[in-house]
Amino acid sequence: MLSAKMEDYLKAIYRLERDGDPPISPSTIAETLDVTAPTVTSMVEKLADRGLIEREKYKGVQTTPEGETVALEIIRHHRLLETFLTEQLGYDWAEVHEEAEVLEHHISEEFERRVAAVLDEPEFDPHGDPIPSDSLDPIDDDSATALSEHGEGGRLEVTRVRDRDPDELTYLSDAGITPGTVLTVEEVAPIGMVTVQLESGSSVSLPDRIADAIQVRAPEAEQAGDGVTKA
Amino acid sequence: MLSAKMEDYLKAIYRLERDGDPPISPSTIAETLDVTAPTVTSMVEKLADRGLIEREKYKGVQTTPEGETVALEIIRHHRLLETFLTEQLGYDWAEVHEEAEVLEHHISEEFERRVAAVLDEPEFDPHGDPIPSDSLDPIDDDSATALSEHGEGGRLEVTRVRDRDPDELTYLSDAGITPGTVLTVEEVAPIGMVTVQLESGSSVSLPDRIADAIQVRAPEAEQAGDGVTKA
DNA sequence: CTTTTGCATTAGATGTGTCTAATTTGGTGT
DNA sequence: ACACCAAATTAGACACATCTAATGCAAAAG
Repeated sequence: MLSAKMEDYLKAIYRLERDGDPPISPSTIAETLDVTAPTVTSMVEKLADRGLIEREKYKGVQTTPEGETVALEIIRHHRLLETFLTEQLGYDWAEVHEEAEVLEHHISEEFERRVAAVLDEPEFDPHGDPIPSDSLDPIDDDSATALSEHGEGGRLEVTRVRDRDPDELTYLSDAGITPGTVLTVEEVAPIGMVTVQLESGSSVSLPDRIADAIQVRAPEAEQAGDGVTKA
Repeated sequence: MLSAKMEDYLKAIYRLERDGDPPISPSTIAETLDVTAPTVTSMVEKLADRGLIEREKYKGVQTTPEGETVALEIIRHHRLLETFLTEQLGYDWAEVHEEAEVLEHHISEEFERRVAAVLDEPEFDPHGDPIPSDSLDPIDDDSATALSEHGEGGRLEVTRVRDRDPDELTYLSDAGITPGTVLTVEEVAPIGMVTVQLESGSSVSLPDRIADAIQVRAPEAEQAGDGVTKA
């Protein structure tokens, strides 16, 4: 069995690989997990011993296929839990991250299966993040575009909000922006701010940092119901 | 914050106090938690330092009111989780103990509140164990009688099954015995066995060890619905 | 081609929870 | 009252995850 700590390292490395590119440096991992560099050195040694990462001294690390599977398993736990907490226990999307961050390490495979079944095998969590399938096939995060990349006038649907700050998430949902929201870019101000108009008619201004975190696509033909549908 | 381990010690001590009587000896704790005596010595030192137990060297330990509150909190988590797993996730009563044993240490107060709300503030778990209230008042387990204490002919209602072995629990529920079951003692054999007849007419024989674990009372006037109602 | 500098690693310590082996204690039996 | 025994404690070690301080490497700057 992997310790919760080792799972955290693996998950962090996997995510860093998805964003930047491998190999991932110890200092990046240290910053992400808020630990010191020597701590990272000793942990990556252990992960490498277990065959979960490839390590080249003084270079950095990279997940092996086996490590990727473990990372996907944890991410699946996390996102299923987030979905479960919102759908079944009435949590707000701003609150679920922290709770899932802890529980993801402690639920059994049986729990995972049953939650997935109760939720009808969901494909996306409340933030629009794709939930790895039961078979743990790598997810292709590919063709996502950020709201900040779009010019004025485009009609767009929010697919994903890559922000975990509870206050910011609450602000966004209060303003009417969640995955599924359809909006139009009203103004791109030169001071690092974007203003969008929602279908309700209301306008919302967002700093670039937030607009970078909001992923969008051209809206699909109107679809039935649930709002987090994608593809 | 208490570590999960310290919570386990506290819970074990609290339960041992409820069964036998205080003070609880280190050797009993060691056996319960499957650790060695020196490990217990060092842990009870820490618990005593934190004011959660009273300790007298070479005698044993006893929970303080504060320790009792913590123990009740963990037991509340455990039993709420067991109830939740059966009612909302379709677990069998035989499977819930292990899962709850882990998760009880990792859910937030928010999670506890929401689960309790979704379940409509349940008072008993699937085994018939009372769930400590939100205010964590000590529970009075008092006047429970075991099936094994009853002679032939009595009509009884099962209120609680104090057994955690999955195979045994599955056997019992398959045989039709769960909290709420009404039965009659058909025969008390001198070889350490009791045979009961269920309302369905079927007979079930049980060794004394199991009959000791089944708590019963005189059946209430017929009550609406749920079967785990008590007093 | 050397020096510098930033990052990574090694060395050594700490706290937690555990163990085995050695010692101490308190009660029991004679 | 004494010796013995069972149980508890102390002593010392280990694995894990972390830290600070010291050292070593490798790539960039001169």
